[in-house]
This record gives sequence, C-alpha cells and structure tokens, in this order.
Amino acid sequence: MLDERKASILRAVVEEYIQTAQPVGSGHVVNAPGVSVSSATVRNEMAALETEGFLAQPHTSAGRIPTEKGYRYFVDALARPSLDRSSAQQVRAFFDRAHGEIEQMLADTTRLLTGLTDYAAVVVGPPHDAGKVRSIQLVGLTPRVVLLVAVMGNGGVEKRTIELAEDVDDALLLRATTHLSDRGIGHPLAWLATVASAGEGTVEVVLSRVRAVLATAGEGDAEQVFVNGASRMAASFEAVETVRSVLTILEQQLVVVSLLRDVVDRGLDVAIGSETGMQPLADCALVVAPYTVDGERVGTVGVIGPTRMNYPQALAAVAVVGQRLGRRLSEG
Amino acid sequence: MLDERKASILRAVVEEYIQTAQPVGSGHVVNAPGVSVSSATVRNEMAALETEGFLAQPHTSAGRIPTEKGYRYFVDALARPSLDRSSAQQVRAFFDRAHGEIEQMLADTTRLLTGLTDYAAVVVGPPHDAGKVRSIQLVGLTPRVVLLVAVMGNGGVEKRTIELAEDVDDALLLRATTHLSDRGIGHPLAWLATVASAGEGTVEVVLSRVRAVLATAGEGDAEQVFVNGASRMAASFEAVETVRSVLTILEQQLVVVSLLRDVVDRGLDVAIGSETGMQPLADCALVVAPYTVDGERVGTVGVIGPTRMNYPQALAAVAVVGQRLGRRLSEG
DNA sequence: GCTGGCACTCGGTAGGATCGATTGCCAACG
DNA sequence: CGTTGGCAATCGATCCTACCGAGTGCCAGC
Repeated sequence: MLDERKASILRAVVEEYIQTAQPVGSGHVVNAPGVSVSSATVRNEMAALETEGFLAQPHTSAGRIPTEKGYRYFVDALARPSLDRSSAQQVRAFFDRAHGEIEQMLADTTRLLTGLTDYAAVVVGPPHDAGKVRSIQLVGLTPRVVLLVAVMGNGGVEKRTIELAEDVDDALLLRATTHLSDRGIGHPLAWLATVASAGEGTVEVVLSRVRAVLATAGEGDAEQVFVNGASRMAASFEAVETVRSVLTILEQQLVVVSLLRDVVDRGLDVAIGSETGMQPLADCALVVAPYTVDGERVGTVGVIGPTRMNYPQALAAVAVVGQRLGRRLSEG
Repeated sequence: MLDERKASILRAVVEEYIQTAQPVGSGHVVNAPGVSVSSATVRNEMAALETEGFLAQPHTSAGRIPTEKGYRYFVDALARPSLDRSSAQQVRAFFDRAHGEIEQMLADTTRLLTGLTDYAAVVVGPPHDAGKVRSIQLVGLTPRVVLLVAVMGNGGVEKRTIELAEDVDDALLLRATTHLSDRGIGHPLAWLATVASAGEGTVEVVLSRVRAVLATAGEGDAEQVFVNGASRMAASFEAVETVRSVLTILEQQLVVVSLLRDVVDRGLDVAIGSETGMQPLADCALVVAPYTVDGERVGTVGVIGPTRMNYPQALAAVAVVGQRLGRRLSEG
C-alpha cells in the first residue's frame, strides 16, 4: 500500500513520536535507517503521507504526528513484536513459580503485564460457571440461609446464597446435597438449574430455591476481571481529564469485559483510539490476546495505554503472557 | 482554644475554601454567620490565626487557606456530621435490599460510599480466617492437586490449593475430610493447622500437607479490601502527578489496609494530610469508621479525598454506613 | 477595641517582541 | 523527472512589560 520509502518514513515518525511524544520534523527523519534522502524529499513524502491520512500536523510549522490510520499501518505492516531478553526471562520465571489459587494467579498476571509494559493491564478470567462441577455442597449458615458451594474443575469455587422461607436442618441439607451431587457432578453448574427436581417433598423445598438461584445468577457475574496498573496509565497522559475518563472505564468491570470481548471478536489484537468504540478511550490503544485452555478460548489478557504506545513490546508481551497463561491453566 | 470569633472566622474560611478551592479573603468572611465585624477586624483576626498556624497565605496579597492544623480544629471543634435527607434515604434503601454474597455486598458498599460522597471509598472486610469453620471439605482436582474448601460462619469461603507428592484417590480424601470435619468445625481455620494430625499413615500424608498450607497462609491474605471511585479522586485534583501517586497507593491493597488500620488504631476518625503518615497522601484526607459484628471490630469503611473535603458530609456518611454495615453483617 | 481609609503587594492576564523549529515552494542539478 | 539546497513564511513557545484587581497590613480616628 505504501512504497518502501514512505513506509520507512512513517515508521521513523511513529517510532520517534512514541519515544518523545513530540511532533517529528523532517530533519529528524533523515537520520533514520532506510531513509537516505534529503530532508526536502522527506518533506515532500511527509506531505503526501498527510494527504493520504497517515500523518497529521498539530499546526503549521510543527512536525508531524501519526494519525490512527498511521498507527494502524505501523502495527499491521511495520511493527514486529519483540520482547527483550530480560522480559522473556521474567515471564518464564513467573509462570514457572506460579501456583496456588487461580484468582491469585490471574491477579498476579496483571502485575506481570504492568511490569513488562508499564501500561495498565487487564486479565479476564475464565467464566465462573465454565467447566464441570467437581463437587457441590449445601452448607447451612442460619436456619433459613443456606450457602451453595460448588467446586469447579479448574479450581474455582462458586457460591450462591440461598434464602429459604422455612427452617431446614442439616439432615435435610445432606439429603439435598447428595441429590445435587448425584446429578450435578461432571456437568456445568447451570445445568443443575434444569434437572435438579426431586420427588420428595421436603427436599424439593430446598431444591426449588436452588434451581431459582442458579437460573438467575447466569447473567450477573459471568466473568471475573482483574485490572492493574492504573497509576501507570495516569503517568501516560498529561491531561487530568483524560486520566479521569479512562479511570471511569477501568472501574466498570462489565464495560472492560465487553470491551475486550468486542475487540477479540472482531479478530483484532490491537484497537487504536476510536477503534475501541469508546469515546473516553479516544487517546488510548488496546493490545489484547485471547488465551485458550484445552483449545477453547476462555479468557483474554490485554494492556491499555496511550495511542502512542510501544506496540512491538506490548504485542509481544501480551502474546507471550496469554500463551503461557493458557498453557499453565491447561495443566490444571 | 480559639475564642468564638476566631472560630467563626476559621469555620467560614474552611467552608468557603472547601467549596471554591480558592483562597478566601477577609471580604468574603464578613458575610458569614457569627461574624458581625468589619473586614479590617477580620483581617486582624486572620493574621492572628495565621501566626497561630491555622491558616496560611499562598502568597502576600492573596486570601488565606486552611493549614492541616486548621482543618484539624475544624473537624474536632466545628464540624458536626450531617447527612442530607436523600443520602440517608439512600443508605437505608441500600441496606434494606442488600443481600447475597458477602463480597458482593462489600463491593457494593464502596459504590454506595462513592455515590454519597463523591470521593474514593474503601471497605476492609472481615479477615478471611475470622469466625468459625462451618464446613470443611477436600476436593480432588487432579490426582496430585487437592483443593481445601472451608465455609466460614459469616458466609465466606476459604480455599487453599494443596499439592501432594503422590496420587490420592477420592476415598482417601473422604477419610481426610471426615477427620478434618470432626475436629475443625466450630473452630477457627488456623486452629486446624495445629491439631489435625491422625495416626493412620495414608491419611496423614494428606493431613500433613494441609497443616503446612494452613500454617503458612496466615500472613498473606488476611483481609479483603475493596476500593472504588478512583475516578472521583482524580476529579478532585488538578495535578496529574498527585493523581498518579494517590493511585499508586490505592492499588496496593496491603498498604491501604495497614493505612486504615493505623488510623483507626490511633483512635482517629479523620486523618488529614501528613497525619496519614504517607507522603503521597499529603494532599489527601481520610475519613474512616470501624464497624463491628457482635461487638467486635472486624473491618473498616472509609473515604479518601482531598484535604479540602466536605468533612461534615463525609464523616456522617462513613459513620452511618459503617454502623449499618456492621448491623447488617451481624444479622448474618 | 473596632473601623474606614490607604498605600502596597503580587498573581494573573493581555499585548508585543523575539526565537527557533519546521514547513512549502522553487529553481537548479544530475 | 526525481532529488536537492535555499529561502521566505508560519506559528507555537518564551520572555518581557504593563496593567488590573483582589487582598493585605497599618494607622489614625471614633
């Protein structure tokens, strides 16, 4: 789409702008590799790149800065993901010693990503109700409040509060637990909502409430999401207003989840500015990667930074972390 | 400590500064209630308040702004917590319909507090291992990985991953579970670390690992903490650098927990600027209130805002939310 | 002791000059 | 014909100055 010289110039502008956050003039570009022409020629080419929409001028007599289209071309055609040796080492070390509860590990993964990239990181965990029930149990808290505790195959624990209209005793709960275990283990949690009926009257009192709770819970807390590094994000912008609006997004877990899902569904690994579809993220870029457990996409990792982000590094970091995380979770 | 007129003047300065964020001149104070003297007299008094350390001048020929000492006097002697009717209504409505999982409720409580005050809110939940074990169970995830799941009396669920050196089967886990249940139910979780030994060899293989894991876990994740409203916080400051450093604090859950604990332990309900003991919070104030379940302090609620915060409102909001939260959790 | 008056201080704003980085254009060159 | 050096023009950034106004401290008088 762009001839080689234009591409080299665009690359030079993007790379310098990412580093300095200052508009890049023709004088700086002549020193870049792949550009062995005079600044006058560079000026001509840059003017062409501007009319083609890859560059923009903040004002006359200033250098050029990349447009979204310019970043897009850079990401698609010019940026090769690259992770420096020490970062790769860091990732390997992290997953080698990662163990323990899944939530803790996912949260630590966000910290790893912020450490690698210096941007805010997001990890969307496997849906709570994904996978098969490994164990299910009803525990009485008070005579009329019962906690349904289900252990899933991936080590996650689901709980639901069940409020009853009449008192129940432990013996009854034990029978209901047995009933649920017999039918539910090895199936998805939601599956219990449809099949858990029992003939027996007293147990059925409990089971009907269990069904009702399981049926409704599907919407609310489908995914767990971990966010980290908001302070790094704040450091990337100089307008406090921008920081505020990005924070507002990051605080809304549901929004973050659907944002990442949306990007992944569009088959992208990078969303730049308006490509995110969120006005408050106009100055931001997302780099995301889904991760798979047993061949199935169960979650997403990503970073959120300014549009002038270090794409090669971020792409590489997100890709390798997603890959290793999936592998780690597949091991169980 | 201050005569009535000085106090009225100080109150007027603080209240106006909280509203406008602008230095307050003598001309504005004369209109305040309790001040029926001329601006010249006010000037004299303000100069006195400055030498006494309650007020400061950003520069000559500007109005005065409160010092930390000024805020402190205001909070201790002049501010009467007051919650407007609609906020009180909001709190009542929230706790009337609050139900379900304890974590969800605590997280929603932070949202309630940010909604009430427009500042960042923090809720420190009861320690995970507080209370008595209601149910305990070992669930095999893989032949060598077992999940210890304990349901606590307050509805919390604790889990620990147990990694074993040799394969175990369900029958063995069932025996171990029975052993743990017999001894553990009704006791704190940590208590099991000391008494769970069994004579039988095969079960002991599992139990020894259980003891080891329970013994170590005590340090790490003692409390759960929920933070919300960072974007409101960002809106309170105009220097992006301030926002960044406060975010850095808010992101470190351990720091937040110990910060609140420290303030509560000192018997304060407000910590202003350097009183927080954290340099990055020099421009911030904390308003906190512990809450009690069954007469015992198990957690803290609080808000973090700028030193020029609306103390009467924040104090009232934090106090009433803490009170209602404690009551709500006591009901179970 | 309080007050009105007054000179003074100093941040903030507006206008103007200067500087420097960068551009677009053009004529010349290979 | 593409490339290049030269050059006038542009425009933000910086600095200076003048000025305005909010606010102060002080003092003489009530």
